[in-house]
Amino acid sequence: MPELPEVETTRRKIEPLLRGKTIVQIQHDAPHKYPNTHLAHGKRVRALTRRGKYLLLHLAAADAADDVPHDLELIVHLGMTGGFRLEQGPHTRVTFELEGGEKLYFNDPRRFGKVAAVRPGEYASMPTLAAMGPEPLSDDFAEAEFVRAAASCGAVKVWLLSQKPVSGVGNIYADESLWLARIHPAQTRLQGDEASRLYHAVRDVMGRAVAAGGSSLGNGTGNYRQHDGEPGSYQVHHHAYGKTGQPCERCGTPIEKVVLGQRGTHFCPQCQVLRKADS
DNA sequence: AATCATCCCTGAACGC
DNA sequence: TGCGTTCAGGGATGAT
Repeated sequence: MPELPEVETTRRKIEPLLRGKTIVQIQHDAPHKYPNTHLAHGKRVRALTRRGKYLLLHLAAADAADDVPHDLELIVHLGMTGGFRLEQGPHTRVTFELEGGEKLYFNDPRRFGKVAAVRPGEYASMPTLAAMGPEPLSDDFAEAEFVRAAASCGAVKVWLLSQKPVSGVGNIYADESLWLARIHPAQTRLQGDEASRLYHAVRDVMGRAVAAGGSSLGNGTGNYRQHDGEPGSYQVHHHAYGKTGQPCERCGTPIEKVVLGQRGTHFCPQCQVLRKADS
């Protein structure tokens, strides 16, 4: 499931294919699911950026001067199973036709992904993007602010997944970060030392995962792959996610799985103890 | 305002 | 073998 490391890996891989190219046409048969993509026809890709798990194609008229700001953004969210491919497949949902006849295919078996064109910065139709917290690997992600906000948070994993304290953390990296910080996923109102550990754990886990090209799980059609089919490798460094029943690598206690916030949640019951809210 | 359940969607894994 | 059931989950939405 693409989280920030997988989305960033995707961005780096497809940027050279898109930057400077004019989009001739975007084809799909679900106008309600992929709104306003026709506005991108004939526009040039100025840049490909990322906010959290969202990819943003900055588009401007093909003949616009370089110092004229872009006037359209194409937002792409990979959802659970989305990814770009160089060849059409049974789950191709959107086809990007570029100048010179090149094509890039958006593949998405479960159709949770999103593609939409909006005016730059106008994210009202995507409230999670509009309220997105700081990038975990940037200087904007401040420890003091994170610690302050964590002092009054609800269940910490649910809070992390909200994208508000920090962007790009999904189910896998939330479990991994909490394992590393030795905090129970259902812990509320983090103490200062707990929040500080979690802050550094998020940065550490996300940084290492980006460096590894993300995580690739299993070998089914829905699993994350780069556009050229290459898998990431961070899954070999997972300590909690998907490790149900296996011994914790710190203490040997079997990893437990529970459901928290409608999400499968993996943790070590020995290392990650739920502290009473008033203690 | 914050929290929560429901829905979307389909392949894989599972059970009989 | 084959069919039916369950599970996976990011984020929008409506309800509380």
